[in-house]
Amino acid sequence: MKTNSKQNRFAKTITTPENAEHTLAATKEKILDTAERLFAERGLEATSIRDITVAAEVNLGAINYHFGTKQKLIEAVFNRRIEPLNQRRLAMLDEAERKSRGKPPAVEALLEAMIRPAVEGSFAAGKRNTTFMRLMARCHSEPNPEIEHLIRTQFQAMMARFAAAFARALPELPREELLWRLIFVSGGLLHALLISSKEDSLPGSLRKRLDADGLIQRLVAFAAAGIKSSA
Amino acid sequence: MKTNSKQNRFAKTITTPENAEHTLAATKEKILDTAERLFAERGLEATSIRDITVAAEVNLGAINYHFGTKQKLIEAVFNRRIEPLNQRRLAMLDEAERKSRGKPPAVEALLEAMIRPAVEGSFAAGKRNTTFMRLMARCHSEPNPEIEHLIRTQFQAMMARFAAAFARALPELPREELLWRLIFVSGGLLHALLISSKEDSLPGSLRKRLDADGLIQRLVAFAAAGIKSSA
DNA sequence: AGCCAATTCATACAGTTGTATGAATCATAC
DNA sequence: GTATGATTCATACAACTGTATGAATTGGCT
Repeated sequence: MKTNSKQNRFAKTITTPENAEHTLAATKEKILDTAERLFAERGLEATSIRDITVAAEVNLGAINYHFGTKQKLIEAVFNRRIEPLNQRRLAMLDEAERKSRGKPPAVEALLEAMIRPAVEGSFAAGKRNTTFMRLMARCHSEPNPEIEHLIRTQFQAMMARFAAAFARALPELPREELLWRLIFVSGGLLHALLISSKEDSLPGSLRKRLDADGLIQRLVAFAAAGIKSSA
Repeated sequence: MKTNSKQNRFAKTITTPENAEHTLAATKEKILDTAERLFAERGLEATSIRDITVAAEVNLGAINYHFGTKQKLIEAVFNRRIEPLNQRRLAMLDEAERKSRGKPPAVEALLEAMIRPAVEGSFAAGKRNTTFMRLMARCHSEPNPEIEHLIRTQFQAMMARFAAAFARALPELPREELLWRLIFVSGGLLHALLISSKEDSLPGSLRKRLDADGLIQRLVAFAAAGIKSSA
């Protein structure tokens, strides 16, 4: 046993040289990264705890040790991305309002604050980050009750602030109409990210030159026209 | 034997009065209905074959007998709804083009052909049909590879015809831009359906008076403004 | 060196999963 | 009524699921 485990460890150190910073929470992060990827690719229920531990090259017990249960791991995976995303959105909203000095910002600026952080999170270093895209897109349609509640709480708190900002920018638009239009915009954003994450579900002409800024520009322009249109 | 079966029939007729049309494939339909509901509520992987047979009050073996495997049942559930939906869309598209006699139909008419069949399938007899809503909304984000392929095939075939119609109505709009805008519209529709299916994720002011025609009108107006906006 | 808390590991367990099998029951035509 | 094909049923099975347990191992501290 002793020799066996020592041999295993040695082998690992050779094959995975990044173990230098093996100081703290290395396995925890490895689990989060791997779980995020597998959840995005195969779905929550279809991904077993063993799938994750094998892919992450950690022990089966590691998940229960670090997260307690599979459900807690799922929540950790989502929380790690959603909180920062929505905080960046609100930060951009704050900045837009600060820049416009008292006056309500342009609808386009508000939309960009909603959209840009999501799209940019989906393009890591210029290249598409399909994991993030799929995870975000699946956020809202996951049947998992705890996740649904988590998403709804986070999402509605952010959306309430945006709704107020839009209402100030478009005082003549009925509140009910505005809320529906924001739902349409959210859906358009999520679906665009999802579609972008699957190369081959894009119509041929869209496959080339798929960049973050292009998508943001298109969606902002489209949504601005829809939002500003008179009922 | 004859008397026996007649007695059984009679007993069944008493407890479940809709058994009048008990002529053929009664259990098959019961399985499809129940599976559709449970898949929509809990997701594909989270719903076991036993969950379905218990809820449908049929024998465990019934699914394997009538459908072969769980995967085949899943495909049957989706196919039963998607094909008729897309056929109605294309029929409305045909009618719009027929009515406009040579000229391209108004963008609003094209959008309504895309949107109305989906929304109306989601409102059975005036009331919300949350099962259908959730199933449709989950269509595009299901990780199941076979389902993904099924959806993509059906959806792209229909979308190609709509894209051509829109291109005729808006000849000055670049094709790439048009395709993206149609993706945005699809996303808005799907997300609106999903949101509508969860009562408590609707902002308070939207919960009342949620009707099919209202939603269609709002989405068509929003999408028409977005689609027609000059790049 | 030796101790301690943190982490990793192998293994076990009970419950659930999808599917298969063969007998029982059905409906129907003769 | 009996034969026949279609359907239903109870049961079995191997594989996989999430979780728990306790021993082994680690890295940092004095």
